Amino acid sequence: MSKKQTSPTDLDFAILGLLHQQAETGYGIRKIFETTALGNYSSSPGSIYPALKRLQKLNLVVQENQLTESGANKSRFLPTPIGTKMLIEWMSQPIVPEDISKSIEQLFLRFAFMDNHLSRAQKLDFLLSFNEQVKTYLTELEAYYQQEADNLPLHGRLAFEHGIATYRTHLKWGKKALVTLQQTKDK
Amino acid sequence: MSKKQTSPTDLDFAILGLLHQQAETGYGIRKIFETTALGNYSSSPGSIYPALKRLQKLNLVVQENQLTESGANKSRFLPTPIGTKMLIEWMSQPIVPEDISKSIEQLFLRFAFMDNHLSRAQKLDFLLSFNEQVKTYLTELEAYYQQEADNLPLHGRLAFEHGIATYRTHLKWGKKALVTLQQTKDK
DNA sequence: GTTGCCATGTAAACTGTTACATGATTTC
DNA sequence: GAAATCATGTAACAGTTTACATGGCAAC
Repeated sequence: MSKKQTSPTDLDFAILGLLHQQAETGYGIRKIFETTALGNYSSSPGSIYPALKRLQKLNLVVQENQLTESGANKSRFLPTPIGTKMLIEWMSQPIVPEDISKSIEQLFLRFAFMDNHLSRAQKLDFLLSFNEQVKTYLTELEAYYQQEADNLPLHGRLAFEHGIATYRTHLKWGKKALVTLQQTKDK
Repeated sequence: MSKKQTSPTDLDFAILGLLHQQAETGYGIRKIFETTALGNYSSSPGSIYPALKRLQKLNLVVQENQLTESGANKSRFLPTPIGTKMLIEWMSQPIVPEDISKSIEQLFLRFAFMDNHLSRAQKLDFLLSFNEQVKTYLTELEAYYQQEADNLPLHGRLAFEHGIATYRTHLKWGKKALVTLQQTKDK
């Protein structure tokens, strides 16, 4: 009855999401994180293999056993129904203000995996909430800037301006993505 | 003769940089990381206090002893000459491609602290190199996008577009910052 | 006089990094 | 047949998170 496991990490969800698009070996996952920009996530064996073990222990993925005649290793990982449920739950979480200020990258990761697993309405809701909350945060940032810009040293001010520009880009992207989804035929 | 310490972490440098602008208590540093956007860095006591201990052990900061009559605690941390030298070294490192793709936030942190510690030429060099390398990386991203966009699911494609938009913003900022610095009178 | 914030720390658990290690398969 | 790459893992270590713990001071 001991419930010991903490909830999966971002890396775990990144792997789980990838496996929903395409079954992969551990090595295959490593290569994806190494080569594609998608994710500042680590591709080292010391992070990937332990992550896969965690996912297996939680019954979120299984290893297909496809033994090559000569010895060895080619077995890929597949999501389980529980894994799919978990991924959907993770993507469906409401966006909270701290997501915007502290872990916005996670939101893009969640968005990237939504394709086949959430309804059109859920996807639109996600973007609506995203845009609203980015706008709120941006307004705060800009107000703070107006107040403090004169007191900041030049480089501090420029770095701050970069932060503002980045959030403006997030919002601009969110609006464009929303329009794109709205124009997409339902189903 | 045992040389055991690894080099300071990003958090260590963030703290060291802050202390060059203003002496602070541990608590003060925590509040800065909590409240200001500057940094996705952790503000938990379990990260800040050990970081300050590391910095002290390396002789990069010292604690002023300013005892309040009644008991206790108000002592702030100050950078040492060695700390200043270390900060300057860290800011002066050449930018490598992996900085752009994997840890670009660190570059903005380095930039934010340059004000009083690097020469005008060094600052300009930093931005020139930044812009050049962001441009190179952006070109790669765009080429990859052209090739792969049609194969990507809609959400994956939109997420990718976000990545490209973000790097375009980095470059635009870099160009503007360069112009700003160039227009600034040299001392 | 009690609530809340200032202020500092520690301990356990967990993640990730770095480096090492092994062997199979493919390519030249 | 040698070199590169596929493929999987482990061990030591360092850093962060979360939770706990303590006490002073300020405000109401």
